[in-house]
Amino acid sequence: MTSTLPGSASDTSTGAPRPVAVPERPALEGLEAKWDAVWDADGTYRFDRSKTRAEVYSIDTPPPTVSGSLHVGHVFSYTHTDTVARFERMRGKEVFYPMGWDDNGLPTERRVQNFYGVRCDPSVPYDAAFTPPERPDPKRQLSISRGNFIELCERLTMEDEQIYESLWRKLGLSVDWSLLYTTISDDSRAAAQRGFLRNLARGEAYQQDAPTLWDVTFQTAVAQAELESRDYPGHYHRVAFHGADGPVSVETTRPELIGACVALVAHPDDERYRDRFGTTVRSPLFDVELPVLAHPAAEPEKGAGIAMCCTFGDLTDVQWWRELQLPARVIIGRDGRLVRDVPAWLPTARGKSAYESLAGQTTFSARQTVVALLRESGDLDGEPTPTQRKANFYENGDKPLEIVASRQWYITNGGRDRDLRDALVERGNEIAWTPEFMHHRFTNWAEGLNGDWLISRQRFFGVPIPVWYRLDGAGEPRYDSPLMPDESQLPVDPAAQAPGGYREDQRGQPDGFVGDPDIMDTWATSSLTPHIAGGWERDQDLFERVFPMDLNTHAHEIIRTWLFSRVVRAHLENGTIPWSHCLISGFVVDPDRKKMSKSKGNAVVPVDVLDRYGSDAVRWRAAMSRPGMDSPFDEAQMKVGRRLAMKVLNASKFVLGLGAADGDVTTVDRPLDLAVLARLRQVVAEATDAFERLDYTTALETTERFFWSFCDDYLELVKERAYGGRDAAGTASAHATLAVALSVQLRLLAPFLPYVTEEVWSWWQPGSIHRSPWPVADVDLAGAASDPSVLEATAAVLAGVRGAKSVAKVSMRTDVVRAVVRGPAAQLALVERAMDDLRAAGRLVGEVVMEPAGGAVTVDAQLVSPDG
RNA sequence: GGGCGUAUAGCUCAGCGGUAGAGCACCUCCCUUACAAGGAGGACGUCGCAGGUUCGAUCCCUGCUGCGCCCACCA
Repeated sequence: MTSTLPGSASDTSTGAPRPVAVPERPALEGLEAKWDAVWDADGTYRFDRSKTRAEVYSIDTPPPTVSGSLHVGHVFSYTHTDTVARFERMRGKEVFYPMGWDDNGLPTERRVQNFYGVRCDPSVPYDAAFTPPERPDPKRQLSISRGNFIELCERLTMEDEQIYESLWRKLGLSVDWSLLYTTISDDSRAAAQRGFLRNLARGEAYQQDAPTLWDVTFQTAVAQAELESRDYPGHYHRVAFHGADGPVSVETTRPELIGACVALVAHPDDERYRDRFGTTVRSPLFDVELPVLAHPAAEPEKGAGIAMCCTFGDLTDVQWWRELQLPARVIIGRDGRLVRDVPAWLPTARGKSAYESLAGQTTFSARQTVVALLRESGDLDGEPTPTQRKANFYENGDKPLEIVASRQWYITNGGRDRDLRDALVERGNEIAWTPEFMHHRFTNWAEGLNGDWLISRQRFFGVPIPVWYRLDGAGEPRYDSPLMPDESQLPVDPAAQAPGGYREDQRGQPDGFVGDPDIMDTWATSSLTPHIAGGWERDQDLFERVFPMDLNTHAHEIIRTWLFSRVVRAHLENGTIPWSHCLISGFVVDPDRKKMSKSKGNAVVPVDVLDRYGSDAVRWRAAMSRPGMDSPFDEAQMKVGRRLAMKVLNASKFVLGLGAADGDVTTVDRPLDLAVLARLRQVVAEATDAFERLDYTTALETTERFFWSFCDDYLELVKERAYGGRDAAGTASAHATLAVALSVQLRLLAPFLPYVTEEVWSWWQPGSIHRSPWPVADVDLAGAASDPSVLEATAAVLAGVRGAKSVAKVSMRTDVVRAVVRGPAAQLALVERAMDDLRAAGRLVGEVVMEPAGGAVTVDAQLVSPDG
């Protein structure tokens, strides 16, 4: 009987020789385009939705923000996911691997503004004939209607998404492109709105008129998860407030807020101010009487130990405002400028006049104006002293955030509810984290939340909050009982559609209705990617086959946003974790270990790298960076990957050229061949085990190490025998070994080098290597009982022979007329078993003497005959 | 200030309670019937510092230091 390779699809009934077509000069160039087209046409990665949940391996992969370009860090992290996807597919799972584009939200709006030089103004009417300016002027943005703005967003994102898809295809991600979703699509809008309405129905979504962090450039609220604290230069100003017992000095970095001051606050135990508590002081310039109050959040060591409490300088001000029941004195508008109208609380003409000189100024200008006024009035004590302080910024913004009271929507996330927070932390404990220490980031974040999740944004391109409000007889909105659409109507646009029971002409009329003007933050949509991609409530049959998912992969910077928010949504909606495993990638950093970014000008354009080294090479480099570990970008490393890919082509060509395309594994009988198969068996076991732990790097390293020794040692040792001629049984043993070893190694490398392995596979095997079985069964057949050390022992002697020739500076083809091999007897015994192969490879034409000795194996080689 | 990671060859990184490893770079050699974008060989280290545990520590424990990241503070 003929035993063929279980991994191959050859016809076992006939045992007919496999047709082999090896190119004369195999090359890496062009493999990406060639195989991407074939995979697409053949549906190689298409998801078979008839499979049950147990048969499916489902993956939630980040929908990249469509705001310009992908960087090398993306390439690495998505490659990590793809290696696991390919492994699971080969080991028999039906892999659900969709891709999405996150194309709504502020980054997209910002890109559209800059790209076309426009700005959305909802008061401008729609212009059907509008065309964007030929030459955008970023300094003078053209005001256009909401409708025109959204059209531009859609147009630009479509172009960007084409570029994204072509990059991912070139990289060789094995996604099923028929499952592509976008976060602005109708399905995503419907899912986001449905999720929100269900949160609302369960009391998990609510609105509140309260101070919130506010970006004055984009004029929208932002969430805690989107904050970034940055160094921000400022000055301490020592400013005098006047009381009956004399002046009190405070240190402030924000003197422009003196007019918004509602109290001075010091620690209750602070002796310096004990006598002042309960008294009042008068603010400089503005003459407002302010209470001096005690609160434990005041820190005696900071500044003068007594702080201005303003509306609102920071979050401590908000706390004091709440807990001490202070009035609100708003002077900072939503545009970041001081409000135009003179505040009613200023009691004196002097104060009113001082304010008039500030009205309408930015906080930055107002600060300078106030300092000048304080100098004049003598209330500035000394000169401002420079300080470097930290300020909160919106991560995509460039001005410090203000705190503005406004009506906003929130979703509970444990920030105000101990039980929910504990439940979410517990969800984190249910997830398997790779690497494990990334679990800390999740727990840390959940336990450090100081409020619920603010999801409403005062922006334009996004998913509308799907509610309306009744207007009372005076035309004022009734916020306490929003009108909601039926789920079957979703998605809805409250700005364009009337709620049930109302006509469009009642919009804005007394006793009519008004739509909620806000949109949801993009994370409120992308927190539902397992639901959106999985067909939640749209295709429930599919959803049940893929959810909860198996794997979530991305880099560590979005643990607090994307990862955490998905856990929140799945917990609230489904009572489960969204996936069982999280694989967290590190960053690609520049050679100085700094994070790459476009603004620093140190970012590398991925498509250039793919073009220069080939996708397999770049994927190899990506796979060499372990989960969670930052990795410096180094082009020299790409060359190493490229060399491996080339080696796969050349070694395969050689093996197949020897006529070793097929073989009967049961005929393998030579000790060296058996050793190779026995060692390979261990390699398969280690690589499989590593992949099961999501340790793709070890899977690759183990395979690669073997592959190089296979090429450098085994191929050299077996070459002569494989050529055939004398010993038919020995040749058959070699051919069968080469065939199975090549087949197995190609499959072990396929998750990393999908292009070269597919190319070689196509020379001699039917079908795609990426749908062939992971090679566990193959190596179980052969070599199981043999000693794998024959390979290394023989290779060590061969290395000794080569060393002797290298030192003698002669060609490796030089004959060895006499060799003395010294080493441990057990080692020598192993070498004896492969002596014929060793003689051929080392050109040991004469006597070979084995001398048992201690220590490592050494070889003395006599290179020319004494008489020659 | 809290947390996490990391420190091994010039570089990138494995490793591990028992004689320090790989790749790159470097040096020397070889046009060998798969591969010159190749092959063979060589050189390269107080395993961050200080204590402790142990027969023995690069590895385990404690402390410190450097680097990086996350979070908090931001009067």
